[in-house]
Amino acid sequence: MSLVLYNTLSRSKQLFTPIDPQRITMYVCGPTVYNRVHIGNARPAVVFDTLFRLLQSLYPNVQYARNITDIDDKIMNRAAELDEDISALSERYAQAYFEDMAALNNLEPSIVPYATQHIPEMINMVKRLVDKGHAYVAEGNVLFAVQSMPDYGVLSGRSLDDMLAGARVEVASYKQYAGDFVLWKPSADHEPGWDSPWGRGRPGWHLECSAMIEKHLGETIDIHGGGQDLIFPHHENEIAQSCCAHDGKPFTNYWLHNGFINVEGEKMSKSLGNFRMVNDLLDQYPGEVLRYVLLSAHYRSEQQFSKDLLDSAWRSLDTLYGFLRGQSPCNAVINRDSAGFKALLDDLNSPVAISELYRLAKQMHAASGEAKDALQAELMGLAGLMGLLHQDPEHWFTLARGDSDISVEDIERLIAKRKQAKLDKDYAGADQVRQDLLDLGVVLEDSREGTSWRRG
RNA sequence: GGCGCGGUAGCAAAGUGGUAAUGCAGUGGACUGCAACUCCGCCAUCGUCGGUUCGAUUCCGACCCGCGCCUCCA
Repeated sequence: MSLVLYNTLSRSKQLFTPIDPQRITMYVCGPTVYNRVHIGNARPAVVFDTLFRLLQSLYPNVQYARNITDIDDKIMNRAAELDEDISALSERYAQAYFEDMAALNNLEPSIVPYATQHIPEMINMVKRLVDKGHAYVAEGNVLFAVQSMPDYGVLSGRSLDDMLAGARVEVASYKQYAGDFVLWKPSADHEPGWDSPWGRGRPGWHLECSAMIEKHLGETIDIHGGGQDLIFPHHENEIAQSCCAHDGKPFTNYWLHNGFINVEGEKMSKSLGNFRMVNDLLDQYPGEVLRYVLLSAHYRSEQQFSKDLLDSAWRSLDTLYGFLRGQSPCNAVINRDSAGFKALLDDLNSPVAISELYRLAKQMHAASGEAKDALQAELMGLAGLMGLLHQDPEHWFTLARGDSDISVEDIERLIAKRKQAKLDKDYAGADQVRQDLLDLGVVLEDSREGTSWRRG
């Protein structure tokens, strides 16, 4: 029973060895709350939620922090656009984010720190960096001097010169070195700001994570996750800030990064206008369908996303819930020797774990008595680690699909009518009722016990 | 220019030095009054060209194609 994780730092899979098995620490970069989130934002949340569940099955205490960035130029711009108060806007979207994440059956992280509630900690960290000679003040800005850190670039595998060679952003004149980044920047009177030793201002983009990790999780943490695009500069800069503030002490032992999502074969981007917002998708699909899709590919792979995929994922879940239909609820049991559990231990191989769900479900279906109950418990244990199959099966099949809006009462009334037609040997009439229901998105299934139905 | 990733059946997606999981779709059969569900079966030689090897989809090299990052970005 050993967890193996792919560490971006070493570019290889490594056996996970916690700093303290009694307290696992994991941090994942959360959203900047200036808008609703899209499916790409949901991927790390689902992936690392699954890792959180897995870690909780292995260790007694897992501290998982996922932040809310509620101060940022994007938020300020958006607030100006909408003529809305900045804090009201960020709180509104933070709540929307929590709703979306809950709909995807993500557990609440142990800690949800807000950037604006950690300004003193951030200022304190900047002070230390200035005192230690890793940062300097220029025109009201405090900048991190990347040349003061020999290891800068270790995560992304770039040298300073390489980075500057391809830089496509104009270098601010006050920077001592083009690669230096902002820790603290001045705020104009109309902009939000906090008093600091360098005047009224606000934190730079990278600072908050370092400060909040230090406060809530410690100077060195086990796992840090996020999207691949955050490797540089965000995570590189977090390393620089934290290591230099802590006199070179390691910051994160295992860096995990999830891949991107393509929509209908193209990158999801603002310019293509093909963002898939989570709440829009939730209008048409159960959150579990989105979650199933997100876990059907390995987290480090680029993933294809399309309407067809959502539809087929829904049918895939129908198959699993179909096996569970008629089974009494049971207590989930995690079988630590099972292929599914081992797959998850192997760098979170959720596609293989999902395939094991089918194997277990079919085995359960074929079994009886205690063996059947045991298989059901194992199935639910594995599904639970991935946050799947948590709904009542009967309820699952009543979930509205597409534009079908026939009521449960009407469905049952028609089923009764068909039953009578069958008793009268009026098969044409019975078939007509069944076809009418099918046209309304309701599928009938006859069995010895009678007729059951599902929307599909 | 620098760094990195990927190309597996209609779609999606694992995986392995010894002829390729799983799901959806399709298809043949059983079951059924007919269906649906379920069950049994079928459905790929892994981008191209070389090399290493008894043997490569899996290792190495070249090439083609697609993609990401290089201080907004999951």
